[in-house]
Amino acid sequence: MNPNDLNERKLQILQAIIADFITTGEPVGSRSLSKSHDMGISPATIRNEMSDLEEMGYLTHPHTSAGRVPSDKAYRLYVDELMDTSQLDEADKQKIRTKLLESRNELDSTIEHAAELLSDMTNLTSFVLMPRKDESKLKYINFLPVDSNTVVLMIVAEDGQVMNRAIRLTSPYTEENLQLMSKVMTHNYMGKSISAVMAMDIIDSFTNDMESLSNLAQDVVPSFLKTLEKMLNADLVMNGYSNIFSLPEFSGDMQKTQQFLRMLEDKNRLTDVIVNRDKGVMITIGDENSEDMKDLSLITADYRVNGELVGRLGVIGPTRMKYGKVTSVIKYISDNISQTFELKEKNDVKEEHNDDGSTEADS
Amino acid sequence: MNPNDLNERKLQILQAIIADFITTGEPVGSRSLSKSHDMGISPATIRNEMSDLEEMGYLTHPHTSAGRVPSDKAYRLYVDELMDTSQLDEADKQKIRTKLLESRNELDSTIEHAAELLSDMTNLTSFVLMPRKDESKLKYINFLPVDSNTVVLMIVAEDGQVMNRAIRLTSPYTEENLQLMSKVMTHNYMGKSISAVMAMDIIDSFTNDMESLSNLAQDVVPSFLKTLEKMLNADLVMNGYSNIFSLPEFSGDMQKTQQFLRMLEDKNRLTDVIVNRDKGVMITIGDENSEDMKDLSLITADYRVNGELVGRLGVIGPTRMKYGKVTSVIKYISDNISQTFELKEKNDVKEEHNDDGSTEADS
DNA sequence: GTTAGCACTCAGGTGTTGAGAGTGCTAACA
DNA sequence: TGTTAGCACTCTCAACACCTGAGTGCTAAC
Repeated sequence: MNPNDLNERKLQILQAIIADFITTGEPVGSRSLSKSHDMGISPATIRNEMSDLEEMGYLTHPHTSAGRVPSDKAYRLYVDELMDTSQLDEADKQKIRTKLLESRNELDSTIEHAAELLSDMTNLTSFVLMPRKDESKLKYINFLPVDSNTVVLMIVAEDGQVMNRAIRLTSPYTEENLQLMSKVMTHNYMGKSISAVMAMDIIDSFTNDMESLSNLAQDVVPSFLKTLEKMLNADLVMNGYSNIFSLPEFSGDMQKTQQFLRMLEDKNRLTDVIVNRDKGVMITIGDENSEDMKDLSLITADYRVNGELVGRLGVIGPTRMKYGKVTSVIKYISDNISQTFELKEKNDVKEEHNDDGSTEADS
Repeated sequence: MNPNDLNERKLQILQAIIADFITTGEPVGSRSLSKSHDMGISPATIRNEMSDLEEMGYLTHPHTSAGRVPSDKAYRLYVDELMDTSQLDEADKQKIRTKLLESRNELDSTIEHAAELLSDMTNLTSFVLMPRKDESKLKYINFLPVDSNTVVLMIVAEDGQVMNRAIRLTSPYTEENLQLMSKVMTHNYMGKSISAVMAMDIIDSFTNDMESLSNLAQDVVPSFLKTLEKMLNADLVMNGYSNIFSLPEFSGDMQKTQQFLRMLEDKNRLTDVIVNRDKGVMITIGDENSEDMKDLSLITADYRVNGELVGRLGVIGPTRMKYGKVTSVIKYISDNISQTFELKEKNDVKEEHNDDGSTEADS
């Protein structure tokens, strides 16, 4: 368990096995190991050490006459103690910076580009999450006329999140009612958090107090609540799921491929898993994950905007992945996003602006 | 070529072969055919007919000693002349109606539900497209303050389409400038079509005429253009891509599966294909499609809102699919969407409302 | 025109075999 | 006592042969 159980040589051998296995995907034998990594000991000695390592749980054996394969425990040790996370060369860094700068003024496209970079550079499936926050407060609510029986509901939160939705009405509306509704709802919910508003008994408040609006409210409130709910739900974007076909562990095994893709298709489940991970860079390997991901690894990191935690991005792939490279890519990308959107602030704010929300109060 | 070339018996045999092959996926032999469909002729006779049909291009032979498989031409004939598109029983219809009614007031979720229904009931990959229209005209443009260096751009079109995007500014803004910008842009572009606005030289107009706004314009106009572009681009939603794993033609063939999924992952390409199809129910089979879909079939149909063409939905799968059933499902769903959003109008409009856009003119 | 009979074809499953890569054990060596 | 060479053994994998079943095409008889 404790890496101190392992003497220098065992560690060296383990590292060599992991490195070889990660690049080739083939079980590593004693002879080929002694050839590729010249460490001045014979295959027989390596075999003895391997046997010990297996007993300690760091290696496994697909079958008697196969080479050794690192266990999840070995990957854990590797990730914690052995791996090199500074594998990004200047060209890679340049590539990341360039692509992210392309869309520096728009958070949304920056995020999309980040996902693309991530799957391209790791050759794995990447995802990006824009978590919505319960605590984010409403700023204004607005209903816009579209045609005789359709309106658009628009909700803006203080943190800049905007959500809109077309609503079909069952009874006709008047322009005045619509404006009144916008005003009343903005007045009632401005400054309140999304979750707080969702907990209120909204329909009732209209039927009781505002006779004239109750018809409109019947149509509009359910959609309003659904829209709030959608604002709370994190939005998951995925990229490069067909990358798995280039991995030998999948390309031979239809069963596994199918399982992987079905897992990805259940977005709610996956979102849940990602949302509930620890902050910062987090790596979970094989059986550290839940049952349905037990031979996959997950690496995630957070990105910030204005120093505030806003989202999470990461990759998912087989336990055999280039942890060092992948981790450095993820780190570099997330830091870069965070920095881009932080630097600006420091440089740019020369003048404080008035932000009392008055723009919308008269609409 | 002409189905008149085929006598009654040939047609009957061809139909039987197609039916068998669609359900089993196995090449159909003369003996098994004569057993399953009792048509009072011996296998030998069937063989002769099959041989004729093959010569005419309706059947093919995977190899000498295999049964016959329908060609794309046969499917074409089947779809045009033989298939039964009234295969939906009341339970299925009920299921569709119920699910679509769940979200009757919101177009967006209705569409999502439609996609789910479609892939569930056909066991294929479904997609739904919300085409944006070049001709849709802008209604208002609004910039909303978020924090000291972020604003949200919101564009509303006359047809109810709303698009928003967070923009990071490189230089600070004032509340007044923001409001002015909203007013100016709304004034300039209101009533113009998206494509017309995109063709205009927007930045120039600011640097020349509006000195005070030129800084803000520098930051904001590129994002404005990108957002317009996004409004033009159709938004493709897909569902059930892992359904292909249950199909024998894929589950044995990794190559094919990979090709299929890679094709689906290229959304731009796929969107293009779908956008450019004919109106109404359209079925394209095998080599009637482009090279990369030459052993797939595509069925699409349009749905309307207020009698106006707004979107398209469909499925994609192997040429061996239950054309009758699938077509009826697609038809029923698209009709149902269209009807839901048409019926309402007829029932509900008792009062004409004022729609001069004045709500936003003073914001 | 239809059918029975028969020779022929071919994919796919099964069994066998040999090569190759690897292990574990033992005995010798430093 | 740790290291190594040697060797028997194991297991996968690819190649090969073989068989079976399903199917065809052809021919001759009905």
